[in-house]
Amino acid sequence: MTTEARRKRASISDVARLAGVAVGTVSNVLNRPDIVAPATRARVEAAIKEMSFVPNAVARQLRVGTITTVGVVVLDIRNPFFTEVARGVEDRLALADHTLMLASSDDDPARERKYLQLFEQHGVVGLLVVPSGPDLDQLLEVQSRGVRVVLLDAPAGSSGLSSVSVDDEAGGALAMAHLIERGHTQVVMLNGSHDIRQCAARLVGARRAASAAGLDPEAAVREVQLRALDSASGVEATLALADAPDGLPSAIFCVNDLVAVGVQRALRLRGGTALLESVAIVGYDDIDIASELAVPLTSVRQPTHEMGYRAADLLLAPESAEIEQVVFAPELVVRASSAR
Amino acid sequence: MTTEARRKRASISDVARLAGVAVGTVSNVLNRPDIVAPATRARVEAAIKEMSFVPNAVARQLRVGTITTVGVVVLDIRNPFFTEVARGVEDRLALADHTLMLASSDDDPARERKYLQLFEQHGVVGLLVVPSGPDLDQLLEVQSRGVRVVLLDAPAGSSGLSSVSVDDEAGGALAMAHLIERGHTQVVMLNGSHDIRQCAARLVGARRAASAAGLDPEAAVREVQLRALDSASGVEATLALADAPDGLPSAIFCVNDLVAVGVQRALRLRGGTALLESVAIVGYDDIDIASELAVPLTSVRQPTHEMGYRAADLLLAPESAEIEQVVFAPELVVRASSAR
DNA sequence: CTAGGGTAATGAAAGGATTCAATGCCGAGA
DNA sequence: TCTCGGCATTGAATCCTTTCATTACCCTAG
Repeated sequence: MTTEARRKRASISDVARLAGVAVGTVSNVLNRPDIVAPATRARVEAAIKEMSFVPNAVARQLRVGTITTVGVVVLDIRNPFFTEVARGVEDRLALADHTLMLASSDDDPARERKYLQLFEQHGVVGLLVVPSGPDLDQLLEVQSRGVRVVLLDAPAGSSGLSSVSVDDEAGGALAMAHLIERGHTQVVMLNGSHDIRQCAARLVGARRAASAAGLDPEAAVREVQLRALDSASGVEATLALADAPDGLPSAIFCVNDLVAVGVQRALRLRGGTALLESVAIVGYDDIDIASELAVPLTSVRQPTHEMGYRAADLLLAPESAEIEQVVFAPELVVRASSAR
Repeated sequence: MTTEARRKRASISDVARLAGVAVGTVSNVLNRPDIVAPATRARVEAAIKEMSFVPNAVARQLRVGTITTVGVVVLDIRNPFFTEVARGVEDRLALADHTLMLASSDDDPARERKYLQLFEQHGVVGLLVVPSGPDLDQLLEVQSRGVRVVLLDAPAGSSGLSSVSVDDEAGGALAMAHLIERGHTQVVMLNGSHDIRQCAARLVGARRAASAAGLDPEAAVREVQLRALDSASGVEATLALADAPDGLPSAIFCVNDLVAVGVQRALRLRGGTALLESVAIVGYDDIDIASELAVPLTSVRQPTHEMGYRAADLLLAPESAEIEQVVFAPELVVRASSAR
């Protein structure tokens, strides 16, 4: 059985020859077994087993045109926020017997472009994309060629794409308003590149909250840009702050929880638990372990699973369905990290 | 440009017609631009742009046979251990200009089977699989049909597959020996199904360490089986232990860090920080945030990124390469959760 | 005994890109 | 003027499956 062969996959016509029937009949056994006579069917099935034949999905797809795979491009596969979203997508797709191909663009527009191209060339039925930059042209082009596209975690505005997102300005405002209420008037925000819309929007929201409280927005929220959005750059940035002439601020707003974890790590490294407890920290995403940290993290929660689920829903909607913008509201979860 | 069309992708012959050349010429422009006369090439390129033609990768693949996609099946995409491994895979594949399709089997052999089938039908060049059960038959079959297969996080033994794994018995032994040294002679292990090899092996290792220390292995390591390997079931199991007649043990060994996080959460729920600090906990995987928890977690570290990288390496090795078993050694990282 | 109806099986066409043997053409050399 | 070499282009064959109009066959009713 596993003797030689190997060189080449058996094809439907090999099976047909072995079973002594026409290729069409084999195809029928595969796809509409009920219309072929039991005896013939048995013979064909035996031949299939004998040759350990696996239908070539590529050829099938070429002929049939359609397929049930959805491409998902996220910014960073290691960020629990995205895997939670992906999970929501997967759960929804499973209901429709579709499958998911996941890729991670690493915030890199070139990689994003490459993956989009790859997915499109492979004829996916649709794409769910967390765009790495503000440029939606490629996505619009892809959509104009008949691939369904839904933006994830970014509002599409009037661009003509559907989207599922969270109001990031509101999230930034929630975080800042909370810190102001706790008495902090000078906050450092550890942020990512403004090419990442979420980062820009959260800053805008934070400054808006500062204005609303009668503070000078620029002075109240000082931005520090990170190289990346993970815990390592959180550590790095915090150490740099500590070493700077101004020293550490009384409060730090982090663009996501991983960064906040890094901040906590750096503070502990520098000044132990005392220092760690003296700086107020607010994160973003409310990842699973935010509540289990040494100092449980105040964070802005987004309905991750639901976002993914809903996005997949939009993608699977009938062709005729309208372009739709779904915007979820974020929610602040207060924990010890922002207590006095 | 984005006017109507939509109905159908342009094909190479549409382009050929528009440019007034033969299909073969268009194909040449696409794949070997240097051999076509500049004037012709320009004309064809204009036609391609005009029709916003995207080559159909499916047709190409059917003809050419080969492809540069690798399928990866992990147990749970939300587990940082697996995403870190996936990251290592991705990094290695990127060097070879290959791409990764990720799927999550959810510990469910049926789902695993489905994904394997899907990937194989799509003609992936290879598969990296974290098997959900002990049954490798399907994988062997797939391999016998010419798809390269590498087992991830599971030793293939003499089955004829390549594999990259960590010595889980050694890991279990490390954890238990450490707890014994700290004076714990009755440990509860929160474990997953023995169908998951890692779970079974870690228990075996723990009991081996108990024996080596002169303890009765069965009594020293009491096993409690979990429904799933996430923090929620850690919470659930811990609450059940607390409510049981025997009460909580002095030490808990968790089959992974997520479970350990759940244990900590449950302990805090039940008895606050005091209770939390009175129970020794050892986790497994040393995920990024293990060191940042309320009580930093002692954990068994595995070289995740390197495992993924190495596995991809094996997969990309020349056809002729030998079957190879790579076994990494785990390492114990001691933190506060297992202090007295 | 024939016509007609229904079931089973057939096999050619289609789908889009690549490949390669064959053709066309042009200019240079005889 | 004729021939030959080399470059550019052509278009049929191929990859494997699905689809569907057609054929083959058997049985029953007239």
